[in-house]
Order: sequence, then structure tokens, then C-alpha cells
Amino acid sequence: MTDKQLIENLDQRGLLMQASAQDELNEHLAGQCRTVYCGFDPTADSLHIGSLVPLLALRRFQLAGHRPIALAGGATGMIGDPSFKAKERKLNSLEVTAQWTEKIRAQLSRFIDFDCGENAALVVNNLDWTADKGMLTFLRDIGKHFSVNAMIQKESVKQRLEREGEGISYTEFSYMILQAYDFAMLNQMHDCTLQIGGSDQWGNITAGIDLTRRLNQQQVFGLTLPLVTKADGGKFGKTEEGTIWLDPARTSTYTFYQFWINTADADVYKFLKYFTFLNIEEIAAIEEADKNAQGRPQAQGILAREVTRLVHGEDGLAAAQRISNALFSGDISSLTEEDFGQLKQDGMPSSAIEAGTLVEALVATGLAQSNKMAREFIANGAVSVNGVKIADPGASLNWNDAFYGRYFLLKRGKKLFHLAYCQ
RNA sequence: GGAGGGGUUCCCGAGUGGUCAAAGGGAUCAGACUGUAAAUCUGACGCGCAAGCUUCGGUGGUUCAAAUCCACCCCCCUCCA
Repeated sequence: MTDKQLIENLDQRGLLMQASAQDELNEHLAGQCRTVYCGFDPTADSLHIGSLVPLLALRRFQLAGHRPIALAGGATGMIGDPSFKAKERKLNSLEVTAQWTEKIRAQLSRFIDFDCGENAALVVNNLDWTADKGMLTFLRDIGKHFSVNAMIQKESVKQRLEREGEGISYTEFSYMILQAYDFAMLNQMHDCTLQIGGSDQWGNITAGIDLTRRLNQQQVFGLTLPLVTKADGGKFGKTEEGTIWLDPARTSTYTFYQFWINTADADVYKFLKYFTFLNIEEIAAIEEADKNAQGRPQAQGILAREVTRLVHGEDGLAAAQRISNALFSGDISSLTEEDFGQLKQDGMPSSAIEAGTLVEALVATGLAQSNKMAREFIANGAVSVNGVKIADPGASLNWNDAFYGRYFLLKRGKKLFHLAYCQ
């Protein structure tokens, strides 16, 4: 049984940007299980939280009774999507792309259910139907359906065509044809009738709708989700340390959790709608409660908890919370030796260092990028060791002063911690 | 292939022989204030404690002295063919 309210629910959450033939789409989804797909290109060996909105949307469709297909872009990843990109990108080698595709494919699998009968999910790789396609066949059978006149009208490539100092290669320009072909193929193979994606994908999606109509004489649909923006105009998903990845080997569960904890008030309720499965009423209640209470709102905590659990599971969440509690609310000196061992294991940033000056330790742990910066941090009163602020740039670390003779908890700034331990 | 324009520190962008580690803006970071917010103010923002050292697409050259001049090369853009 499918949920007839799906589109309406998405709309209420602010997740509906554009949809083709929305009334017909609504009807199309209402009665029965439909197949919906979303593509993810391997631009790194892990997805990052920018992909979370479409990824969770696939799951929303599945929960509503539809069948999701997550597509790993083994082929498209070799070409590079130019949509709204200011610059031409460097191509990655085939081996690298293949490796990344495999990793991405594994990650995608964690968000959708493969074992639920009629609407069990599928993960596919578009290289499977692209690799053997001969060039001439491709140009004759597929290329013939595309008008360059229409292609250059697409908003997604316009700036590249018009902007002074930039251009677009034929390779990247062909990207939308490849993606369109994916849609047509999935329609043929799996009766896929809906493609979703970020709003930057609208041009590629409509190209796919057109091609499917011409190639298969099928009406299919497209729907886009908002790209996540922050109220302060900053880039979503980046911190000083870099991108927030879904792979815990790249971004620890602790760092991941902290990222969400630090969400600005102006964004947090929107993010609850985007990134959690709490229903609209619950989210409204949280917002209302926060408004009436003074001090720190609870929304960030809920957001962090929900998203961390979604991406890293109960264990990952527990680990992240253990570290966070120890660092931000607990008394550090009350931690036992086992606690320190646990923090290390939980994925708290940590490294082995030699005894030496504090400056050296800050650089060795990455808390400062250079001796000069380290000194400046210390002089500014930004550094503390085991909970004690150190303001002397000449200070040194002696293992006799360490917790249990082997742990130094270094802190730079208000919320950046690092556990340094004796080898 | 021809003609013209351009490649500057994370980004944008000034700089056309010394006063340039290089204006200005953005981003980022730290401090104060706070709620591990926001806004605001202050400071930092190539490396080095410093003397100084290494940077302005690449390689050579001219000069006491080059991001700035010359030669060649690489890359990008625009127009023409």
C-alpha cells in the first residue's frame, strides 16, 4: 500500500523544489508501487552530507511504498557533471573512478532496504549499460534525439557558456546525454518512472524525461529537492577541517555529531525537516518549546542525535555522545584511565606524540598548522592542556603531568580537542 | 591556423623595475560577549622567536635589484578561419 500523501509531505518539509507534471505525478504515485531512482557520482571515495537529502528522499519514497534505485555513477563519474559548476573539472583515472564507485555503492546500500518484498531497493551502476555502447551507435541512436540548441539553453550550463574566462569541454557538455540515457535505460529495465535529485539536476532530469519519451514512448517524471543552504550564506557541509563525509574513516562519528550540534538556530528547524524522519508536528512542537524556553535550544541536540543514528547507527551515536559529554559537560579530571582508552577507540581525534614543547605538540596533532600559529594560539589564551589554560608560549609537556602518565587532552579554541598519548 | 586578452598568496581581485610577503574584499581562525548559537567588537591570516627565507603558470635571461622587462614553453578565454 502506498502513501498518497507523499508529495504533500515532501512539500510540507520544504523538500519539493520542482516537479514535472505535478498533478499527474501525484496520481501516478498514488495507487501503486512505482520505481524511483537517484544517481550519485563518485567524485570521492565517500559520499558527504550534501548527498544526504536525496539519499534520505529515496528512503522516504521507500517508506511510502515505492521501490528505490540508487545509482552509482561509474560512467557519469568518468565524465563529470558540469551543472552549475563554475569550472571544468579534472578527470580522474579510470582505476580511481572504479574504486570510488565500489565504495559509493556500498555506502548507498546502507540507507535503503533490500529485503522488504515488493518494493525492495536496488543498487545499480550506469557503467553496466554504457561501457559496451559503441560510439557510432550512441551518436546515431541517442545523440540524434538531442538538439544542441536546446542543450545550450539549459540554465545549468549557461554560465559556463557565457562567463568570461571559462568554457566547457565537449566531454562535460555531453554529460546530460549520458544521464538522460540512464533514465531511459532504467525505464526499460526496471520500469523506473521517476528520477529525483538536487535542484541542480533539473536540467539533466528533464533531458532524461524527454529522451525516455522519444526512445521508449513512456511518460516519466522528475522531481528535485532543494540544495541545502545556510542562513549565513556559508557553504553547507564544510568546517575548518574540511568536508563532513559519511564514511566514519574520513569523518569520525564524533566530528559528525558535533557538526550537527553546531547548527545555527536559523537553520536547525529546516534541517530537522530535511534530515530526519520526525514528522512535521513533532518538529513544530520542538520549535515551539525552544521559543518558550530561554537559553540553548534543544533542537540541535535532537538533530545531531537523529542524523548520527541514521548514518552511523546506535553504536556510532553512543560513541559520539560519550566523547561529547566527556569534553563539553563532564569534568575532564574525573575520567578514568579506561575512559580515555574508550574515547580513543570511539573515534576521538587522537595521536601519539613525543614529550616536548607545547608548540611542537600542537603542530604534531594538527591543532595548529605551524609553530607560528601555535604560538599565537597560546598567546591568545586559546589553548588548554588537561583542562588548564596555558598562556606561556614556551611551555612544555612532561609525561609526569599527564593523566595516568600518558594522556594529554589538548584543546584549541572553544571546541577543538585532541587526545595526545604516550606511545 | 590567424588576431587579441589572460594565468598573482584558500577564492575574487589590485599591482607594470626598488617604498611588495604583495592593496582591497570575501572566506577562515583566535579572543571578548554567549547557549559548543547569532550579531558585534578586537586580533591573526606564506615559513621563521628573530635575523632572514621561500612565493606571483614553467624554464632560462637582462639588471645592483623583477610579480613587474626579454626569450621560449604550458594552460585558459574571446573573435576570425
